[in-house]
Amino acid sequence: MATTMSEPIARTSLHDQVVDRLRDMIVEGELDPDTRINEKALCERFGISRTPLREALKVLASEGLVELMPNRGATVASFTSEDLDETFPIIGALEALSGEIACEQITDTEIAEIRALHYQMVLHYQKGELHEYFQINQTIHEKILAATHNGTLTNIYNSLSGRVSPARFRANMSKPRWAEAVEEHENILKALEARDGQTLSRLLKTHLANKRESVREALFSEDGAAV
Amino acid sequence: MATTMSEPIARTSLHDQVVDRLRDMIVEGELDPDTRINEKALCERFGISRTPLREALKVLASEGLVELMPNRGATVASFTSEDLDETFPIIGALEALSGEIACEQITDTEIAEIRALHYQMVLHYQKGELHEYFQINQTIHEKILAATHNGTLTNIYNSLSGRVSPARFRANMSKPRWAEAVEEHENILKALEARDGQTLSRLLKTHLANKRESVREALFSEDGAAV
DNA sequence: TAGGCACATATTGAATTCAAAATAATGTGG
DNA sequence: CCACATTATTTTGAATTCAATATGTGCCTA
Repeated sequence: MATTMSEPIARTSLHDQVVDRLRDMIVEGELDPDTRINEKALCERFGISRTPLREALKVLASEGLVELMPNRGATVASFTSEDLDETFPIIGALEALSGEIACEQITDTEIAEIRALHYQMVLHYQKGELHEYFQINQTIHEKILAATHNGTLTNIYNSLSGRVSPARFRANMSKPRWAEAVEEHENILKALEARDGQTLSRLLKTHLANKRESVREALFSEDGAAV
Repeated sequence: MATTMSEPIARTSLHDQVVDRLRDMIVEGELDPDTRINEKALCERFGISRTPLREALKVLASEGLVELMPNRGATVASFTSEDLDETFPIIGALEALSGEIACEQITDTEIAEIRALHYQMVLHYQKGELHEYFQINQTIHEKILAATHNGTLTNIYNSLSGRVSPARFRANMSKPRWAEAVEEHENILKALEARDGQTLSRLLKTHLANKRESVREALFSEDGAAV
């Protein structure tokens, strides 16, 4: 079965490169949601014709990152409070599953890696370095995912969390929530070390539920506008 | 956020129609896995040019239904025993989640619908009508999913289960497994009526785990070949 | 006859072209 | 001056074209 997103296999085809590049641009916030994507401009920028660009847009639309309006072009999909409520439970369920599987499969070395990352992350927390914290945080979740050796799971997870990750979402986090998150991670590490799949699964699920509220606050609190 | 697969919205664009039509052909087993898809032939059959067909192929590749080899064309993705082990736990987790959410949201009417379907399905079981049984079985799972009112969940679920559903997979089921499945469904209905999300979630998960073995047997037992 | 080698054919990937639709600009009447 | 219709321009969707790559065929040689 073709797994399209994760493996770093030969990327000879222009089309694949464009998909990746466009996805990056969206995630990095270079393209604003709800404003029409100018095909011609993008083509010139990429130095390609419209054919591969349009193919890429259609793939990204099927991933949910792009919205296509017939005869009226494409836009970066906006992310609403409703989308938050639809996606996070799913992400939570997938993380819970990954925790369960990981506990059965993970090696001591892999755990050691995650442990090292964890304490590095705690350090960033103590220094108040939010960006670096997020960076390592994401890496830890990716490591757990990788320990499942389930490429399909990884792909689906990445695709879903990609909808949430545009740069504007890595904004900020309240002090008490941050402390709580670190504590949750403390417990996640313990469960992983004990290879207690049930507990890890439960922890990850509530971790995600809390994160959802944290993201909601960061996104939809003051201005109320869907970004 | 764009949800591409479920809503029955206006399908004006040729590209979307082709995606649906091709997906149907794959699921119905009209195209054999691992044999090259002839673009020209398909174009003539559909009465279209290669551009929209190739766009569709790329979308289906990102869904995992089609495999693209650079400069060597596309094939329907084959489904191996490993794919089975990768997909079913995910489908199980998604069904478990859908059960949980459904219990919180489902109306009495919706439960009544499912109950009616359930007993219709039991009847088909007693008559030994496998095909009709599968049909209603799938409808029941779809109804539970629909009760979540989570379009994203529905899309991901459909996309995943689409990889398993090609016609050849609806082959057969052993007598004892069939009896077991019906009993599981009996309990699923009970949990739903009691709106016991925890139990329903657990039941669905094991239901899927059992189904995985049933499918494996049907697929990879005698000839051993990956279809 | 089997194993390459050169050439012809077919298929793919991507650019270009063209018609249809939407958007912007212009002009006209109230 | 604004509302609306009409015309130009742009943008989209899809077919066509063209170069690059892969596949197939016949021929030659050992």
